[in-house]
Amino acid sequence: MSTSTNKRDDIIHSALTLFAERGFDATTIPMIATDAKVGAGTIYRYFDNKEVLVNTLFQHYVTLFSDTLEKNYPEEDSIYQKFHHLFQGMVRFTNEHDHALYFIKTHASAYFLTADSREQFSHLLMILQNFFDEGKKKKQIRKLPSQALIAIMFGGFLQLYQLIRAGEIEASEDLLVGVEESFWDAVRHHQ
Amino acid sequence: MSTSTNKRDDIIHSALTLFAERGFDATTIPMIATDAKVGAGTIYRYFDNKEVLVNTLFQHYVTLFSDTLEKNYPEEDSIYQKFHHLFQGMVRFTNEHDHALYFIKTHASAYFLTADSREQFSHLLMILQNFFDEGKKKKQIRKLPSQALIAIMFGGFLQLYQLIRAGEIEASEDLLVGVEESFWDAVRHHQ
Amino acid sequence: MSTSTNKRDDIIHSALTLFAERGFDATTIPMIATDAKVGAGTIYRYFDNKEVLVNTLFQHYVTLFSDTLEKNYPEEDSIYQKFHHLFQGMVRFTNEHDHALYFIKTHASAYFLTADSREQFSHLLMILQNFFDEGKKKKQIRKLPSQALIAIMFGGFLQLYQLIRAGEIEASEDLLVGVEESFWDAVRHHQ
Amino acid sequence: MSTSTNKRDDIIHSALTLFAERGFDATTIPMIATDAKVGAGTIYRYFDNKEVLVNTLFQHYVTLFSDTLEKNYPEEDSIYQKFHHLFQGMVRFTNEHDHALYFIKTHASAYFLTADSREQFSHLLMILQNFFDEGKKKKQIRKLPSQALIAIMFGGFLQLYQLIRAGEIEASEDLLVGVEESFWDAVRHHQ
DNA sequence: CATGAATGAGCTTTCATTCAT
DNA sequence: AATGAATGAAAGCTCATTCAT
Repeated sequence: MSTSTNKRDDIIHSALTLFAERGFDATTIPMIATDAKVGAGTIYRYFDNKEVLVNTLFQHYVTLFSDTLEKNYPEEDSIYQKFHHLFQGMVRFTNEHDHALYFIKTHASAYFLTADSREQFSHLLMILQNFFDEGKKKKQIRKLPSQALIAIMFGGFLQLYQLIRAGEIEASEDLLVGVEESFWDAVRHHQ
Repeated sequence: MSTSTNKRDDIIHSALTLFAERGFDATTIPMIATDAKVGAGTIYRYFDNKEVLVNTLFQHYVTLFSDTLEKNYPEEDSIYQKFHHLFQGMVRFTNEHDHALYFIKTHASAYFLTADSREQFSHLLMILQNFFDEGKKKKQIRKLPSQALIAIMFGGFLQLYQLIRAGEIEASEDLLVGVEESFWDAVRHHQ
Repeated sequence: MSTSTNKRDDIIHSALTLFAERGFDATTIPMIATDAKVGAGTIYRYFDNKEVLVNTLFQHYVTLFSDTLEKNYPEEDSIYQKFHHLFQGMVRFTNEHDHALYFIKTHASAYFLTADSREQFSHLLMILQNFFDEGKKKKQIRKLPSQALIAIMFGGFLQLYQLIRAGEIEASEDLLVGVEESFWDAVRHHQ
Repeated sequence: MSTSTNKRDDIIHSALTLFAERGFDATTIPMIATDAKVGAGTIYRYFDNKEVLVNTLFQHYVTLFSDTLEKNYPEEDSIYQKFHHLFQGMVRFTNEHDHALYFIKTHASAYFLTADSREQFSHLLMILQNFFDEGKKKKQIRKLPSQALIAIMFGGFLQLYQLIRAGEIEASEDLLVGVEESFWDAVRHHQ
C-alpha cells in the first residue's frame, strides 16, 4: 500500500541518470541525494563510497545488458538472424533502461573501474566478438577485426541513441528498420 | 633565441591530452601546469579560467577539423568522391592532431560548453549534413535522417579510433580501406 | 527470567572500556552500541547524549573510587597505615573495575566535563589532599604541596597500571609491594 | 625585516598546543588553521594529512627530548649524577617546549602512530631504561622493573607538570628541588 | 611576464541524533 | 521499550583561483 519506492533503487536511478548526463567526476553526491530525495548520508548506508557506487552501477547494467543479449540467442540460426537478435537486444535494453547503455559506454574505460567491472565488461564484448568471429569464419561478415566491427556498431548506435534522447530525431519504427539495415550493410560481407 | 616553444601552445597541448584522456572534470589545473612545464598561475595569464580554456580548445579544434573537411572539398564530383574526401579528412585530422577528435566527441555535449562552442560544433555538423542531404536528394545515400547518418559514422569512427589509440588494433592501410568501405556501405543507398 | 544483564549496565560497561582504550572523541556511539549488543537508539533511552553518557560514567566511577578510599579509612591509625589503606584501595579498585581508574585519569581534564563532574573529582582529590595535609602537619610526609604529592602518586600509579594492562609487566605481589614502598619513599618525610 | 614567522612553524606550534590540550581526535583542522592564522588548505601544503601532521609532531619532539637527555650525559659519573642530569633534562625540555612532553605522553600509545613514531619513542624509553638497568646492577636503584620505574617517574612528573601549567601550583626553585628529591627517593635503592 | 604559496569554497565522508516501526 | 534506517551538520581534504614576489 505504500507509495514510496525502495531508497536504494532511487539512489541507483538518480546516479545512473546523472553519471550518464554529466559524467562521474562532474556528478556530486549532494546532486544524487537531492535527485533521489534522500539525505546525502543515506547514500553511504547503501554504498561504501562514490567509487563503489559507480562500479556497482556499472556491473549491474553490464550484466543486465549481457543477459539481454544472451537470452534466447538463436544459436542454430543464420548469421543474419543472430545479428537481428543482437540489434533488437540493444534497442530493447535501451528502451527499458533509459541511460544505461550510454552510461556503460562513457564509463567503460574510466580510471576508477575495478578489475571486477572490467571483467564484466570484457564478457559483454566477448558475446559480440564471438558473433563477429563466427560470421567472418562463415564469410558472411566483413573481414575486419571483430573489435573494429564492435566499435563501429556500438559507437554508431550510441551516438544515434543520444540524438533520440536529446529529442533531435524520433525513434520511429521506420528509423530503427533503416538503422538496422545500415549497420547490417556496414558489417556484412559483400560479394 | 629560446629553444622552448610557445607557452600558450604548451598549455593547449597538455590540456588537450589530459582532457581527452581523463575528461574535463578529472583534469586539474596543476596537472596541466606540470605537464606543460609552466607554473599553475601562468595558465591564468593565457586563459581566464578553466572553462574558458576548455572552450577555447574545443573551438580551436572544431574549427581546425571543419577547415580540414572544407578544404579542397570536391564540390563538382560524385557523392562517393565527396564521401571519400570526408573520410580521408577524418583520418588525416586524426593523425595530425592526436587527441583532438576524441576530445571533441567526448566534450561535444558537455554542460560547460558556451553558446559559441555549440555554434562552432553545429557548423561542423552542417558540413556533414549538407553532404548527406545532397546525397539523399541524388538517391545515392540511404534514406535516413542526416543526423542519424552522421551519428553512425562519427560515433563508429571515434569508437574505432579509441581502440587504435589504446593499441588494441593497428591502424594499417588495409584496416582504413576496410573501414571506409564499411561506412560507405552503411550510408549509401542500396538498390 | 532473562539471562541478559541490564541493558544500561551493558552500555556503561562498553562505554567505559572504549573510552578508556580509544578516548572519548575516537569512540562512536555505534561502536558502543555494537559492543554492548544494543541498538544505537537504545543508548539514547538511557542517556540524553554522548556527553551526558561520559559525564555519568565519570561521576559514577569517581564516586565509586572515592567510596573505596573512604570506606574503612583508618581514621585513628598512623600516617603510614593510612597511606597503606589508600594504596591498597587504588589496587583493589583497579582490579575490580578494569578500565575505570585509567578512564578517570585520561578524562579528568577533558573539555566536556560538567561542573558536577569536576566537583566530584575535586572531592576525590580532597580525600587524598586531607591525608597529605595531615601527614605534613605531623611531619611524616614530605614538605611539598599536597597537589604535587597527589600528582606524583596518581600519575605514577596510572602510568604503571597502563603497562600492566598492556601486558608489558606482570602485576605480581612482589611488584605491588615494591611499588608501594617506592611511593611511600617518594612522599614520606625523610630525616 | 619581516615580522611574520614561518607558516610551517606556526602550524606546528598551534597543532602541538591543541593536541596537548584537547587530544588528536578532538582537535579539528579548522581549529589548527584558525589558531595558526592560516587557511585550512595551507596545512595540507605542509602535511599530507592530519595523521602525518601528528606523527611529524610526535617524532620531532620525541627526538628533541631524546637529544636533550643524551646531550652531556655524564657517562662517567655516579648514578645520582645521571639521575640529576635526566631530571634536569626533563625540567629544561618542559620549560623550553611548553606542551611537548605532555603531548608526547598522551599520544604515545595512540592508534594512529606509525611504526616510525613508535620506534622513535622506543629509543627514548631505552635511554631511561639503560639508566635504570645500570643503577640496579650497581645496587643504587630500587629492584623494580625498569619500565615500572620509568612509568613512576614519567607519569608522576607529567601529572605534576599539568598542575603547573594549569596554574594550580608554582614552579619555584624550591618545588623542583623537592620534587627531584621525591623522585630520587622513589627510585633509589634504600638500605 | 612567470611563478607557486596561499586561500576558501565546495567536495566526499562520518557520526550524533531522531523517529517510524 | 527497543531498534536501526535516515538524516544533516560538520569533519577532512582538494583544487580553481589569486597575488606578492
